[in-house]
Amino acid sequence: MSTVLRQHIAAIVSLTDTEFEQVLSYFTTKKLKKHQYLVQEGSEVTQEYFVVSGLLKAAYTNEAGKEHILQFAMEDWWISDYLAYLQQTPAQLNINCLEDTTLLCISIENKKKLCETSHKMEHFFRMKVSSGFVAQQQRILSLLSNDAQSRYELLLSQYPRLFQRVSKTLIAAYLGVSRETLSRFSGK
Amino acid sequence: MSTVLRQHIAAIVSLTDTEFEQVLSYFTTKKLKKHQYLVQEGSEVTQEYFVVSGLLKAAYTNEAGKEHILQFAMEDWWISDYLAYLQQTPAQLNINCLEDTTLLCISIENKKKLCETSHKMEHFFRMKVSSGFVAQQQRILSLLSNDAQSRYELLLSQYPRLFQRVSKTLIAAYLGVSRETLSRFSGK
DNA sequence: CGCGCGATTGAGTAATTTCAAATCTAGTGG
DNA sequence: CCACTAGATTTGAAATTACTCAATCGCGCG
Repeated sequence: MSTVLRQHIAAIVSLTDTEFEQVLSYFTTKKLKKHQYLVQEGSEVTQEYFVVSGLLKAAYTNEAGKEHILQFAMEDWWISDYLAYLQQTPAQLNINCLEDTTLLCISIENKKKLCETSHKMEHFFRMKVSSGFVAQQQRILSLLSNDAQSRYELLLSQYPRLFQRVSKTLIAAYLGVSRETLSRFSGK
Repeated sequence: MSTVLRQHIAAIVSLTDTEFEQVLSYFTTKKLKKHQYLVQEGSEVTQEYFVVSGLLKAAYTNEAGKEHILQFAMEDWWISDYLAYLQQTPAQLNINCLEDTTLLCISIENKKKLCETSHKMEHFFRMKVSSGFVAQQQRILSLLSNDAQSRYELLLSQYPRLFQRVSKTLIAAYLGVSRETLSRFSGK
């Protein structure tokens, strides 16, 4: 089960078996059923999560009551309410499971300790967040310069696996269009 | 001049004078005049830049010839085409100066060496990119859930200094609306 | 004084949303 | 196996919003 994490880390830094055991000791395991919440708006966020299996969404509901999806997370991805996690403010997001999910959880304090203890792991996390940063820049550019249909096609080509697992309503909430509009061009 | 960088780093990790001298040795200085390009679309991106003084914009021009602004950078900010920088692909952005600008430049190799040599600096860069990551998440949420007017007001409240230095046309290109639309609500 | 750039305003057009209704689908129990 | 229900998707039509294109305005600078 932890081999998913092992592989994931190995793609960036190489760890010996004992080093990895050490790393793993900073994590706890959590299992959630479909529809269960991992983070609820307003609550405290003390952990960051690595998805071993399953699927989740992180969403923001605005004043008008509309839900917008900030990210999905499937096997191999990290998820949390990073604003709340890093700045220790109440969660602004709801994170819940779209499927039964198994997670590895690391608390802020443990991540801090792990990074202090292990330069390698600090490097790993820096690389991870850097690629996340770049991915988000691409999403911003896509939101600014492409229409909804191109964004749809781009997402479809980048994450075809995702489309087999999430409803079009949620895809629409991720892309920033109404589900009706998405429906009108997703057919063709 | 380098005190700007010193202060900037000190906000996250504390360095001795000699340590900072060491860090500084990985950087070079560059001065550009208003309108000059720092990065041009299609070129290779070998450096990341810290703004000592001045103002720049990083923009993407889509197939339709429309320019969209990914970021501005003023004193104390970092800028580059991070996709091109990290993945070593041709630049997709144009970065140019809106004012005369002084930069501290660090190459990929030097950043790599610096991070290997100094755990503190690796930590610094991780923290920096983490806060950038969160800021971008907020921008994505704003693009998804707020209309252009709220985005305008949010930006105005967050970066009032910026508005004294950039044209409304550029603000519009950052917010993702036409300058005419922005003009219609920025008056009131 | 006149040029040029940025900002504003107007009018028509295109795209998206909203609200409502109809359709389709998967899972449940008889 | 079939009927039934809940949720998701699609479709239609009206209303809203933002865009484009064009013209005008305002101001600083040579």
